[in-house]
Amino acid sequence: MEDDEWEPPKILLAVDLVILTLRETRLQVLLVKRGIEPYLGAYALPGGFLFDEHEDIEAAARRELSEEAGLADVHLEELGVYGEPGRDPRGRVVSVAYLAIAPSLPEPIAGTDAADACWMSVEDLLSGRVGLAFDHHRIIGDGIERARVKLEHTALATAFCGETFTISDLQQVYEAVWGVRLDPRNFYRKVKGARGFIIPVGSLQRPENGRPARLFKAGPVRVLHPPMARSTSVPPEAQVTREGGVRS
Amino acid sequence: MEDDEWEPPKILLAVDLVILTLRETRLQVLLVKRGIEPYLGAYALPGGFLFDEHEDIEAAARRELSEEAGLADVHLEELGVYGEPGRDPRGRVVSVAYLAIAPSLPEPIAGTDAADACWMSVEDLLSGRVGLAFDHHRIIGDGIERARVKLEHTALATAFCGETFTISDLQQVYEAVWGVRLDPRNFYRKVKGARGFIIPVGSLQRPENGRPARLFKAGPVRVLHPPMARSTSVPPEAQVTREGGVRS
DNA sequence: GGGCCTTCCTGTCGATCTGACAAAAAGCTA
DNA sequence: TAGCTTTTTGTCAGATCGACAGGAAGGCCC
Repeated sequence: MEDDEWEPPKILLAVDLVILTLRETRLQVLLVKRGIEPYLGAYALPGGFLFDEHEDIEAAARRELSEEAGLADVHLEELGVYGEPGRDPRGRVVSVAYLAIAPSLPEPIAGTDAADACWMSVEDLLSGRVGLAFDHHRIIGDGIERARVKLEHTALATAFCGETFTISDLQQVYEAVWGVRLDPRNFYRKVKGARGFIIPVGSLQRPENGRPARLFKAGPVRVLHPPMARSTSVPPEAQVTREGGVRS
Repeated sequence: MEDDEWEPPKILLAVDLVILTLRETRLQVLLVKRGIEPYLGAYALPGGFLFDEHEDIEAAARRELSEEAGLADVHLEELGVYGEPGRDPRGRVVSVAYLAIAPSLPEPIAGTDAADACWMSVEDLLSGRVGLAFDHHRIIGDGIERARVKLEHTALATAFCGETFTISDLQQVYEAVWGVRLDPRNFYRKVKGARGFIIPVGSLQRPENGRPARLFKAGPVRVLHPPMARSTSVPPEAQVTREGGVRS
């Protein structure tokens, strides 16, 4: 700590967003096709640099959330910092990654200024090599892992649903994020046993197929007790592979 | 995203360290007395700016860990980003906070270039108002909360212990971090039941008082199953207040 | 050595929680 | 009304948890 002439470096700060949602029972992440170098034409996470020296970091994340995905009032939490030297060929860029959870809404992607935004299945992304820009593949992996863990201990799953939802809707969230199939009877009992997790609203849901389901809304509790333990064993069908089918 | 003349801002990047350890059954955090403005003379977390534009952020954290606390090879994980405009009166500074866990070693603080480093009890810090520089009070709170949660689900507790330890040592970690008293019999059963958490080494420990205790070392498992549930109820003595005494 | 202290370790019991089922309830379609 | 679907309520055995009893293994003092 000499007082001489040393000056600490100033560095470019960016935000990147891992926006997860459920579409047709599949977990999907929002990607945008890059319109500038580097990685021109490659898919990347939505994000960008701080606007000016006075913009708050989370405010920048919400701004990008609105600009690039047309989303507001969704769950948003910090995921981590990605700042290895060399991760951006333009020079030193430190990126703060955020995890956002969006409910499956009627209109898929509205108000995106870059029309090159699209939802991509997390399954395809993690297994089949889809080349992404920068270290965004790793960021997405970390984001999904975060979501998986938080589904166990917190009420995060309700962020995937709309204002009201059925217990089956909630089960689809758990199945998609964890990539497993769950027993509906036990899931039902467990969810209702977690105090403060969900609150019944009076009404029922349009039964497209079977018995009408009761509707619930998110409860006040953030930490689940007892937790939704991710069990080691799964029903005969085992892991979910693709398609909701599983017609044995 | 105009291509005009706009240039993203460059910002000062710092690291701050929440270094936790156990000293005489109490959870303590390392603080240093500031030698420069702002907050001259106030206690603050160890930390500092990146050395140059090419230093990795975690490397900077390890450098500070070594320089200011004389520690190496301790558990270190990212805690979060603290970057609100205005948190540093000098201008915009974004700080990446890290959580470090140090075992209770023989020599308390060695090799600190700032001799103004000292351990402070977390209890005193969180309850009695001890003014800290910047937003470091909040960072410490977040660090302790992180430690509390991770003690439940991961093998983080072993990071507070040395190479080998007894189950009682481990229990002291849980009691100090959670601020509760635990039943030794149930704790023993639970720890031994968590598969891969601890591995017995053959020997016993010098019994200063009672029956010699078996020694263990940390196991390979990072995620505990079953977890060490933080129960709602506690033995009659209730919360730990101060002092190991509890002589009724 | 014999009490008596301490702490460590093993075990027991009832309450709670979990996973694997059965079966009833409540809609739709034919 | 029969048959199909999905939701909801149970049942039952096994795992786990908190509260506690009691034996094991040292040291200390007489």
